[in-house]
Amino acid sequence: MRKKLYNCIMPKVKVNGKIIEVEKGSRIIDFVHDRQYFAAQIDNELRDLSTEITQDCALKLIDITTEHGKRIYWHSTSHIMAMAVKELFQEAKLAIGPAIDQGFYYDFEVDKPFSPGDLEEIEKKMREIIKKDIPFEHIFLEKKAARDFFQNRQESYKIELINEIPEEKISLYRNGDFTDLCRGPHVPKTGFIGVFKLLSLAGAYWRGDVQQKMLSRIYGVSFPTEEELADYLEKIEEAKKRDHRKLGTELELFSIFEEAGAGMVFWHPKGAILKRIIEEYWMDEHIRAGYEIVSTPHIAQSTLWHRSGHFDFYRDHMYTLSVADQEYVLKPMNCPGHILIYKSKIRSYRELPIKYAELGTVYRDELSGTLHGLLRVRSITIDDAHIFCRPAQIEEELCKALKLAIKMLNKFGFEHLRIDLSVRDLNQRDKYMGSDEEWERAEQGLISALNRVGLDYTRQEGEAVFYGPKIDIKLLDALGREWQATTIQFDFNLPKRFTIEYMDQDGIHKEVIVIHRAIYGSLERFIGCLIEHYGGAFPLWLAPVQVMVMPITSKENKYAEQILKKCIGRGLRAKIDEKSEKINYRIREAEIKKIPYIFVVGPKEVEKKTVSVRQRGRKDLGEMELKKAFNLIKTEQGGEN
RNA sequence: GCCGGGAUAGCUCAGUGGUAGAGCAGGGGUUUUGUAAACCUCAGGUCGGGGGUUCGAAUCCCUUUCCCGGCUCCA
Repeated sequence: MRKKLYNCIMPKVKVNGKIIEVEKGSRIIDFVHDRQYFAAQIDNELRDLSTEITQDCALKLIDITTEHGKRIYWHSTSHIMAMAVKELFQEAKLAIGPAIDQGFYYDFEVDKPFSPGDLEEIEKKMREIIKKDIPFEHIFLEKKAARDFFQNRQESYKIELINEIPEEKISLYRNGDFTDLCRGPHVPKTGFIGVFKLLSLAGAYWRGDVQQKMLSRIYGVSFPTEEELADYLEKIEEAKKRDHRKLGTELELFSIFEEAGAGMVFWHPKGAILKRIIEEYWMDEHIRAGYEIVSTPHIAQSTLWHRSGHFDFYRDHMYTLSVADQEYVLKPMNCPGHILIYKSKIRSYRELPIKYAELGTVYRDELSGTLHGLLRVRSITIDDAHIFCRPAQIEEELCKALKLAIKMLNKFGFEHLRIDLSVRDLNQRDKYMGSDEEWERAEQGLISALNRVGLDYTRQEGEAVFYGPKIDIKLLDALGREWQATTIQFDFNLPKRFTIEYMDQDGIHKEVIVIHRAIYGSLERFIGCLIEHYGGAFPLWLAPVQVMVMPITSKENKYAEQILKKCIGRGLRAKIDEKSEKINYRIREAEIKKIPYIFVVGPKEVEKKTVSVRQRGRKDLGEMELKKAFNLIKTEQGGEN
């Protein structure tokens, strides 16, 4: 009786803020007909639209505009792609197919990797599947049944995944004959996917493990409308215009020559001056912050690298050479050099902290497939420093280092920083050097420094290197890919290997704390990110050429040369363009080269002893006295000149 | 290193078995120009390197270097 009464109650459902009454047991899709919504969130849980409503609840309908929405949409598209692949290539084995930040991928094991031609076939098949509007059915199987199911289909990767699922009920999704292991949720039917594009092919190891089989990965992206897809593709095209490799050539900043070898950067004058400015700023900040500048050789005897342990754990990346029958190593890191300087005499606790800094160029034999313009090279200028301190100084030093890093990154306009705290995997303690006490103290130090500086960070379990925990700060390139710049790392390895000590107040030799830290990370990578960050339009203080002086006709050349001289005397990086091209042509050229200021001088200016100033992005600012132009430049943000 | 795709003039690209092309950039000339492209003209490439197939190769095959997108690695 009571049950019956209960059955009559119409659950009240708050849908995106509006309350409606629905029949008990009805599915969300029964009362939500707007096709832009394809999933729902009930009490913070993402659900399919086939979810039955049995009681009062609040639900938020999900569309493509939210992060969750994108993920669901793309994940569903990846299922459709996998379905298409299975129809075209029966022997393909399914691995995994998640949504990612900008789309989705699916990994398959196939005898012959896919070719670009295959993608067209797959796209065609996908369009058919979408047109058929096949429902996504959520089904559950007992673990054993699920295993048998995939065993019958010879989907060994799925079985491997099932074996790692703790729950007994295994969640799967079915579209017609295609069934995939999946937590969901999904769009209700394949027809909910509007337009999509398969973007690229790649090899990918199963579980990212080099020892495992290489799978074929297909990347793609999807959107409700053609416009959104076109927008997305256009955004990528726009981003490619900021590619530092493209701008590096256009702005004559650097080259990498096939003849010289991969990963070796040759800085042209404009790039070299940019690098120099960045180095000078670094030098200035470091000397102010109590660092002492050191300089160490590029090669050292291999015995040093045996002692440091690099021969044991970094051999694959090292270039060795023989010099007068001795084996030498082209330095892959600066640390041993700095340690030798530290160890050159007995150190008192009074001297600590000692902070040695060096813009040291190191050489690493990086895997050829990983090289990427300036962002991954083999000759790497690291803005390296080693902080030697007492345990009691750890937190203070970390704080200072972090503050310095943030200050310097902000100076270059990097505001939104992705910060990671990498700690050890507690289940694999034997993988790491150092005692529990050392690890805990270091980790605490890193955390409290992060808190004191007020930084948000992500804790990365098991991402620490074997010799200590670390903080990393990542920069983004034009396409949103992350590149590690700043790193602050503890080292529990080198102090022991080199017995680096200090004489403490109590007259006892104690092991010193060693913290490695780099702010730019590598000058090459940093400049690569910087070029993309500014799209080549560097702020005044970084611009390789700050002012271009342009006489309108050759009659003004003499006056223009005087102006140029005054600019240079003023410390500005200025050039003159006396080509007999029209002024429009030369202005266009200077704009393309992204020069911040153009001083145009014609008969008027000669007569009135003025210049006409054109500022990048703001066009003609009109005629003014040179003094006023200099003041204008001086007041421009970051323009110390 | 692995998987896929590439490499043609300084740059961007066209050219799929029959005498290597365009635009921009560069040199010379004309033009003396007022805030994003004046005009004429010239030069420039053993088609990334090496080997092979062919009467004949930029084009087909092999190999190697380098580049691009990923995987992996990492600053």
